[in-house]
Amino acid sequence: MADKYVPQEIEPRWADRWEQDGLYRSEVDPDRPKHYALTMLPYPSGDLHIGHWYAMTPSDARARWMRMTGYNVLFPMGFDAFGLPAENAAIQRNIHPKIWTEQNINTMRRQMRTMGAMFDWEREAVTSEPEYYQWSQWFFLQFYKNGLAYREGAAVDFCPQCNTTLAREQVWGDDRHCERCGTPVIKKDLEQWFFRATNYAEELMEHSHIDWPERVKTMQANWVGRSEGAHVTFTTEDGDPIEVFTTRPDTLWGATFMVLAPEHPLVEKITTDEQRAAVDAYVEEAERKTEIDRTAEGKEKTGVFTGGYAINPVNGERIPIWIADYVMISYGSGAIMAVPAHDQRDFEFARKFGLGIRIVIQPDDADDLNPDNMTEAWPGEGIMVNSGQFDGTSARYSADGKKNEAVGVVTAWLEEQGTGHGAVNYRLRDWLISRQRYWGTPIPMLYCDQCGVVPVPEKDLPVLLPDDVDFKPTGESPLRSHEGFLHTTCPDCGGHATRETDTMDTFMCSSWYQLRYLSPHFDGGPFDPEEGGYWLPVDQYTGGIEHATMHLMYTRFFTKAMRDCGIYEPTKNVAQSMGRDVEHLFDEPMLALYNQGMILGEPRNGDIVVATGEFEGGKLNAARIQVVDGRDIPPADASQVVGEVMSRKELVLEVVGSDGRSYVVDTDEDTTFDVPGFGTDATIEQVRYHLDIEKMSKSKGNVVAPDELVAAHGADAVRAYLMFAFRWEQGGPWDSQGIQGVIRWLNDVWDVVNSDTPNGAVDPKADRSLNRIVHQVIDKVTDGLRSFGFNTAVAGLMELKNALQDARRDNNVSVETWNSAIEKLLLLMAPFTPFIAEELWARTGHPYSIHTQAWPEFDPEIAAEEEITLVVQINGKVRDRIQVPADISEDDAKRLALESEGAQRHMDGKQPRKVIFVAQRGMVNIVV
RNA sequence: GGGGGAGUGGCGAAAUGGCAGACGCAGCGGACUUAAAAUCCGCCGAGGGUGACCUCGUGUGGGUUCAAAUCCCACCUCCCCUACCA
Repeated sequence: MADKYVPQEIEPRWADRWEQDGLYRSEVDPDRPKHYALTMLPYPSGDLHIGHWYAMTPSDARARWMRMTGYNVLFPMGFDAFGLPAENAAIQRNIHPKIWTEQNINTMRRQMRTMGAMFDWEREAVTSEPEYYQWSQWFFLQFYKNGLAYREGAAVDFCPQCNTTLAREQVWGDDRHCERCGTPVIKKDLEQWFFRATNYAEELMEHSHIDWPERVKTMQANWVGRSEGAHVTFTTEDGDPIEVFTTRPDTLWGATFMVLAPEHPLVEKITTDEQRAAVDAYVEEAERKTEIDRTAEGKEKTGVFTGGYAINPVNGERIPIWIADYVMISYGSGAIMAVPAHDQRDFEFARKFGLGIRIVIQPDDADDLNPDNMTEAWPGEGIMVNSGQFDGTSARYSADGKKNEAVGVVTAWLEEQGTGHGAVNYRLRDWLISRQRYWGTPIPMLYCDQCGVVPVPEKDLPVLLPDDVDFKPTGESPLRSHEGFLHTTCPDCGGHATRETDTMDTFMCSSWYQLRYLSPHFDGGPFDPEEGGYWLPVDQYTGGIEHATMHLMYTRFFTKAMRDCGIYEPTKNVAQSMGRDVEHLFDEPMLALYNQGMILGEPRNGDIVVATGEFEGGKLNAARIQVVDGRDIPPADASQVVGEVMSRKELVLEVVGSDGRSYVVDTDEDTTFDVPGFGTDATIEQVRYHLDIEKMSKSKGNVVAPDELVAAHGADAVRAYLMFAFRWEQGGPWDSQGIQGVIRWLNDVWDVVNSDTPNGAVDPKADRSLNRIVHQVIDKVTDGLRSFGFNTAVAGLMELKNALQDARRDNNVSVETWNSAIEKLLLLMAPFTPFIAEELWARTGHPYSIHTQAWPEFDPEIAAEEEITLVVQINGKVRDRIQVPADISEDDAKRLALESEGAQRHMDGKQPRKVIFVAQRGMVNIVV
């Protein structure tokens, strides 16, 4: 037998060789079909996480497979390098964000090189480099020129922890917290830059040209939140118009009051002197409240009467105008007509403040509604009543449940009257891109004392981010106090101007990175059309689901905005000259998307401890802590706590006793720890605490470090384990023992490939059988790679290894069959475990490199079984199994089944009523 | 409140109308070893039977079908997204 499998020796050797030879350089080649495979670029947080491996290595395996099947594959990598953590590190540890980021990128780049991925590093893009961000600035200017970027004062979400505004998408959860740090956001009135994402609302809901998961498509469509209805104009008594949006114009006659958002501009004007104090107090209160407070009190309605009245345009009625925070300034027009009989929120408000309720839709089946005793609103269908000339109009839904007849009738009438019109409203907001932070792309705009807002001329790009700034935790961008950056001259009039000191949302950088990869050093534009015309768009994108309504929306918006600014025109010409169909070609950034799941922390039980000491209040001050065998738990005496360690915070343990109660156990430097394996010299560090299945995080101490795994088992084993152990789209908790399976597999492959070729008498049946398994596995692995079923693909490779071990042991196959099986095994393994495949490929005398070889052809004839097990069922239950030729005729199969011993035994002499033969499954079902 | 997804051995999982549990982890028995690790051979859903075999079994209850983990209806549990959205 040859030497042992030592991944630590072979992996760095091949990594160096591949790099020297430029094995993974991808270049435009119009004669070959292209495949642009892309996996979401990482933020350079400092260390490669097992989650990065989980996201990247299966994508890499699939890209490698595509390459072996004849595609010219581009699989690039880069870094999303702007962002808050760098700036926080600067403030806390006095290290410049640029240095911190560079160091982290260097570390991660080195770690990624051990991964064995086919990244083309010559196409790497780093978003914080001026040669990258000058183009982010350039895009901003194009959008500005085309009316897609604008500046506006608005009440925006502000994170007091990160000291910056956030986009609507970056505010999460019931308590409206910051996506990055979890702090609840507050509202601030600020002048901010926005992109007109709402221009693309319809197109962003539409996914007909892309193969994306239903889940993502649904989330995006819900996020856009299209609703159909009408805009109706009410007027104040002074004649000021108040426009409202409603999905139920058929209930207009039931409007008994109006509600404005506290921030609504008319509030000031309509408030009467008597009500002014109450209204001012309420508005102030609403401003101060964060959004959590607004929703915290069980959604109990609050509000104040303004003293003003509005005229309902459909019937001329005078109705009171209230303000309440259940009406949002950010949705619709920030004002509603309140129809308490038919809207639950309005109903609750009316009941609480004793406002009128009028039925205008009478349901068909239920009892007639009565405003005096109804307990909830009736939002359903029925017949219009109390609605003037519309009484008796049917307000029922069409067969598809989408259209309410009365809505159409009333809307048409409103249009005639000039008091309203049919309208579509979207929940989607424009994208707020200003961030009051230093470490980001400066927004290339100037404020001239004479000319006002002036864009930086393109020739002056990039607006460089200055290095020499002071990082103080003041909550203000250091750019604002950098005199050299702040003051400049106006390109139009030559007078004094100040620069915009806000920087861009980092999602702006990642909205177009797939383009920069094509030509990261190109200086004639954001990307080289010669490259774009060939490679674009991305054929297969992979990444986490968490970006469904953020990055994945932004990059789609960006692509459409670019298209409408004409930026793709040169690229389109190149594509056309290559004979590509350019219709819709640049409407979407990524044609197919697949979401992988997440690797969670490994669960474990905490140590069982006997803590002895003195109780002080509810806690125990421990003098001695002994870890004991969990199977033999001693009873606790009065000065002891006995139980499982649930958590540890510095020197304090939380222990759950056998009585189920939780105890606080305090320790100090005098406490003795007695841990088996460490003795009485142990420290609190050696006491293991309980871990549940949770997201990995440093603070929980359940993080798996890929570097250590690679050092111990090699990158191939880590790759193979991540692909084998989970369904990729699902993920799951890490299992530190499970990796043994793939380690054994790789060792076995090593041994079997390095073993002597068979030299015994050839059994033709065994010989055919091995060939058959080879082809069955080719099919299985190919199908697995195509459908992202990496786990079953690796299982197939293990089966082939098992078959080879059996053949080796039985020593009964031909040398040709054996060598061919080995060759196919290595080729099939190449995408999954590139190092060992390359090493064994070389050792078996094949030419370098296995990664440029053709993928094995599947031959269904060789894969076909010659003999099958015919399953005999009586009434659907298996009663016998018989060996028959695979090409058995239906008649023969039925006859043999009926004659089989098992069938005879269970038929009980009864006559079969029906006999069903399923050829593909090798099965006969006898119905008696 | 609205929308979406999932539930299969001790564990990760296969099987998308046709033999439930491929492949692997853990476990158990045996071989080798002074011993352990590694390795090799075997067992491994539950219950019954000496045994060939039999009964039950894919969250629960019903249905369709010769045949259901898979399709349909209702329910339970868990997860994710979203939310005073007018």
